Amino acid sequence: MTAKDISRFRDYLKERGFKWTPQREKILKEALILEGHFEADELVYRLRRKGIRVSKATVYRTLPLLVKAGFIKEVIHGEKHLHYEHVRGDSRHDHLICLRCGKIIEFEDEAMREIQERICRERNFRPEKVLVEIYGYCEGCR
Amino acid sequence: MTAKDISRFRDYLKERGFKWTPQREKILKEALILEGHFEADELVYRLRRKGIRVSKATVYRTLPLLVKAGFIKEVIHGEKHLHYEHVRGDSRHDHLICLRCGKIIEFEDEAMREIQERICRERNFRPEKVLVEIYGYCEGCR
DNA sequence: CTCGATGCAAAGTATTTGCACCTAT
DNA sequence: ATAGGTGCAAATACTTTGCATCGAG
Repeated sequence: MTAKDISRFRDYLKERGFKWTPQREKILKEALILEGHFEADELVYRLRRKGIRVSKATVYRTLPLLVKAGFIKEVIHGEKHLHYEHVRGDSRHDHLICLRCGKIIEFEDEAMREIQERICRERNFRPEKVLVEIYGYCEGCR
Repeated sequence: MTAKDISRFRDYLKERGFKWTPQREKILKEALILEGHFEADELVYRLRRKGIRVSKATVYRTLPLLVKAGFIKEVIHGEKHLHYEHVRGDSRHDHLICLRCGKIIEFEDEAMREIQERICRERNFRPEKVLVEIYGYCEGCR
């Protein structure tokens, strides 16, 4: 799986004249391994803990590439910094975010998706990215 | 209308031992006058253009107060900085945001609201704030 | 008079950029 | 060889904070 991802990324880069570098490979691998959400900084620390030294600048420069290549996507905008998450083939999900314990509950809802499409269609708007985040209190915290 | 808002803010402050100051009055007034969305910085400039000098720090300290008091709310999280908008009694609307021209189109959809409620109910989640933002290209830019 | 509020400048955060050096192609 | 990539440190952009001073109650 990762091997396939790696060659996909390599191809993606080659196609547009970008280069395949060890740093980019490390960043991609780590981003794919990570479960759930992560931030740029976190990725740097994780790599560093594994003894892999990649500069923050490079991570900040690589994450947008991974987004464009479709490996990860930006999520959770309510915080001061961006969060990313691994794009899994299966689901287009959104998030419930607990304001007390920070837990993030994912959900997927077909009906909501249809409504979003209708709203865009009615306004001649071509959606590129939809952000749905519900902040509140989870079962244990309410 | 503004007079009523002002006394409501004054009461809100008094109730919790905060003080009513000219700066807070100016900031409240300007935030209410503003149509559409604004950022902290913008508010400072607008006041300054009117010859009203309020420090950035004070604005940054006052906006959260206005949010808690229910006069304005935070919107548009996709950008690096927070945007606020005047809470109008009538509508609970969301936004379509054009990635090219930056235009913000508001929409309101009852069906979507109901689905959100159902999603929360199903998960025993008590929603406090719902964020729906659709990024894409508007009629003129697609 | 007292405690919260203000203004300023300094300190934080998160992210971006300039530049000299490096390396994949 | 050469364009693109990397690391570093400095720069940026937005926001917060410490502190001396001010002023509302």
